[in-house]
Amino acid sequence: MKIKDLAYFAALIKVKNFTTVAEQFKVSQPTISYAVKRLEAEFGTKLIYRDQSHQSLVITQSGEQLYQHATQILAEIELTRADMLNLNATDLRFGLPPIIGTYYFSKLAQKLASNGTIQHFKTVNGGSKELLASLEAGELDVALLGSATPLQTDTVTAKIIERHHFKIVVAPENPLAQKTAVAFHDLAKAKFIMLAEGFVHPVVFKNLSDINQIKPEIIYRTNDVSVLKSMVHENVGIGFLTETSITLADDLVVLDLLDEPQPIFYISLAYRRTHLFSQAQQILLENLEQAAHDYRLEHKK
Amino acid sequence: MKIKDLAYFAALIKVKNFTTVAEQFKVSQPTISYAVKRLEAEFGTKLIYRDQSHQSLVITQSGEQLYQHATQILAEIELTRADMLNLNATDLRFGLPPIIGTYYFSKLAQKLASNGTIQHFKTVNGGSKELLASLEAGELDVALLGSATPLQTDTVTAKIIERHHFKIVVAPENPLAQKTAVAFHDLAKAKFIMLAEGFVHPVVFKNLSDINQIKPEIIYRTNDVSVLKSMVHENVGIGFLTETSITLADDLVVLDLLDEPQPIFYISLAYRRTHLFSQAQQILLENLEQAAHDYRLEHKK
DNA sequence: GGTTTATGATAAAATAGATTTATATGAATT
DNA sequence: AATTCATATAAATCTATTTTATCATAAACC
Repeated sequence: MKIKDLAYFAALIKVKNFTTVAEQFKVSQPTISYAVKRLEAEFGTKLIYRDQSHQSLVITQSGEQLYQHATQILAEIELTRADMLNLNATDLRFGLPPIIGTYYFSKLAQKLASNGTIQHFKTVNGGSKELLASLEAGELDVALLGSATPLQTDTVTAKIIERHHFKIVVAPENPLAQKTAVAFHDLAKAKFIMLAEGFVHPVVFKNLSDINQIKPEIIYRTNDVSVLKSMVHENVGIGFLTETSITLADDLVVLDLLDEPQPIFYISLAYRRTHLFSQAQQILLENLEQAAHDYRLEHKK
Repeated sequence: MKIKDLAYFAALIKVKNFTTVAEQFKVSQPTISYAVKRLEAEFGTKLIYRDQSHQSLVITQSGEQLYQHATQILAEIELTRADMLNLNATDLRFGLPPIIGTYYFSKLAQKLASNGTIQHFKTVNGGSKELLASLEAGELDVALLGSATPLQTDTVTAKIIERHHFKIVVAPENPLAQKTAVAFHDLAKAKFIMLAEGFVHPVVFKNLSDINQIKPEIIYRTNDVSVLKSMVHENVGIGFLTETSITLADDLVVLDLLDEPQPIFYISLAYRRTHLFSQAQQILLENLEQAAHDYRLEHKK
């Protein structure tokens, strides 16, 4: 069986017209007829027939089923070609969600700049879901993703490179600023400024709320960490952020969470299970991991 | 590109010997040489070479990558063949975990027996994980699976057909038997007989424990619901079961859980996303769903 | 109502592709 | 040095795919 026959067939199911498909593939019309015949012989069933009045094509159950699988196979072939080309790549197509980019990768980038590898990281920004889809489609080589639990899907796997704690941030004049740590259940009456849906933060926040059987009020949601911080700074409410997204310059008071087990913000390096990296890319990845390692050491102090 | 070339190649990577592969496929040895050449031309890279001393085959990075994808594609082709054959099937290969079989499906089976369709349900017993893998491999058409959250994976999807509540069961002489309902956090001191790992019950139990921040003692774990029941009946401990797995004949007292939101035991009909059913199978599924529907009505009273 | 047009099927010929047979090559083994 | 093992290559053969040319059928047009 030839891949090409599956491609002809899939196109035929889509456009339901032999002549058009033949033109698309720049072959003659009988080529398509014969391709269908071959597939029908191969699987021992009719795949399509023309209805009595000759007006349109009818796809049999078997035809539908073959179409499903043909689509999968053709996608895999495309992935193969993309991956094979990529094995000579000197750049790494690198997915990065905004917060991780701003508050974590930027720090590694300094180290990567010093050894001149940074220009080979071709960064693509996007939300986690979007980046996961790009990984699966072979449009990205790796992505740094944030999650509340370790990431695993059928096709994508991930290596955890950072575990960050969540913190409560408050304005210096907020009464809580006197403390250095709080238990989440003591925040039942607090008013929160929260990151928007799509971030891991509201998911973890919801989880903490459920476990503690409280429902703290969320008075505002934003997509932008700096908006959140400035609102917290104005003491409009208090914030729930990961340690790395807070810097000294923010002039905010940071409180630890006393809850055990502490919720963890995992930063993972995600990639497609079947994807291999070129030599150059492997070196880039080692550099990245080394930078992450150095960063971790510096922050242990 | 022919599928056969990919099959030759995958086999070659496995056995690393041209002659052996040729024998496996009952073709001559040069056929394998040429197949590799064709693939190398197609992808524009070397895939394998013999090392200097001619002793063994070395697989290039590209060869490894192609092997990964070839494996996927060949698996999909096998699935296709299996699915195509199955479209004329009059039987439904039906996965059933033991508890759902014993305490739920058996009741539907009575209805299915009355209209004579039951003999077309070819039941396969096994744990949820095992059944999920069989679904993905095309060895099963559908499976009834129990879960604490709705089921979704990349390749398998599921339709919820029942939502059952969890109950606490106690011996008639147990003090709790005076009540009709309990809140889980009041069971902090209780001793539980629990179903073993692999069942959904211990997962839900753990979850309830976490939310209520208590840690009730589990004094015994068993794989067998009837062992659990008889131990509860002997008042060795109390039990945590779904409503359907308890019958009047058990002579146990059943308490509702007061917790909100109530944990739910979902029973779902799971199947591979790309799998189509034969006419006969569709009718069997309708029968099954009708039986489930009737059962639900009878139990609403 | 006959003619034209659109859409596919089929036959036969042409072309392309895969496999085999026979033989060569090169290293390891005896 | 001769033999064996493992693979490559050339040429011939066989097989499969595609094309050209033509036919069939229903619909659209005049």
